[in-house]
Amino acid sequence: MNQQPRFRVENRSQEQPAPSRPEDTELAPVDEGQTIEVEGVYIISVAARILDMHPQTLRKYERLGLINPGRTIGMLRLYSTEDIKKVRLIRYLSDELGLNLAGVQFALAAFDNMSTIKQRIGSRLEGIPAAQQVVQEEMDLLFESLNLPVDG
Amino acid sequence: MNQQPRFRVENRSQEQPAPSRPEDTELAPVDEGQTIEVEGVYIISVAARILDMHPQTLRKYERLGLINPGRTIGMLRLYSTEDIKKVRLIRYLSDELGLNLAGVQFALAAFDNMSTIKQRIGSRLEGIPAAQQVVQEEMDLLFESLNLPVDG
DNA sequence: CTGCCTTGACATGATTCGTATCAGACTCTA
DNA sequence: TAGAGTCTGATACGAATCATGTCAAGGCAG
Repeated sequence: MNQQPRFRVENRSQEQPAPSRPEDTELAPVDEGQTIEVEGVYIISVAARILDMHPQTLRKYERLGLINPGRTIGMLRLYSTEDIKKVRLIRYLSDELGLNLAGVQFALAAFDNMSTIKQRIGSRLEGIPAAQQVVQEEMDLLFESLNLPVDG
Repeated sequence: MNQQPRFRVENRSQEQPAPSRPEDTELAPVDEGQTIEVEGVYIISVAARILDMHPQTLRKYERLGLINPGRTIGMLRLYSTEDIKKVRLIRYLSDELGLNLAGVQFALAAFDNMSTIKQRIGSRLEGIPAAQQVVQEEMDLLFESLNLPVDG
């Protein structure tokens, strides 16, 4: 089962959504000019089989901006394990909670914003560990309150 | 236009969703044993006309737990201006953002949880005004990021 | 070269939405 | 007290939307 092949992929290292500190990025360093080598990545047919979903569904999710898999030089979609997890979250919101895709979009954006704000608060409170602790606890509570599945 | 009549309504003062401090409630004080007098409240036909929506739609929203209007002793629904606002928010999420009602439910719950957490953090940081300020600012940012209509 | 991928368009069946009935009983105002 | 309006609960409707599936014509990868 060739499920972790190696591909020549697009270098999208400058596509980060504006992380204030560069040390946030934990991507492997560039090693070959325009391309980098990546592992643990699946083409759409394999990802669809793993998820037991139709490839068209994955393409539709991408068209709606719910996921953003990488691409090979030849434009083949490459799904990382993070992408797979995200699809599982989408499926949970859709199948279990009954949200439509607009709702999923809204929810994912809300999660993102919550994570961002949590980080921002944490860094702005760097000098006040006690306050950091409080915020950490309460924000974790907030995430729990959303009843997300065990494995995002 | 008799749109602000006076009714004998149920006394639901102990139905508050567990606000840790009683001074959070800004309801009028009880004045007549089992009932209280309330203003700015509309029966379903008036509320429906105000909102330009079908009464059955309002009943359906209530059945789904999206709104929870008060009741007269005789069980007539009474929509406060807060209820009206909430319906407008629901309509915005549904019509403008395209969420289905399950999504609306999820979003409303998320808002509630965010408000609760914000309050909890605020009260736990009472001794640290600087931290309170930071959290206040960032949580307000979080709410703004949800792109809610000007008048909730 | 063959198989899988791409984009784009279109079809499908199921579900959901808001609205609209109906019946019989109750409430509120005049 | 009479009459208009509301209550609950069920049922039904067309329109819209959903996720999914299928097709065609062309391009890449192995």
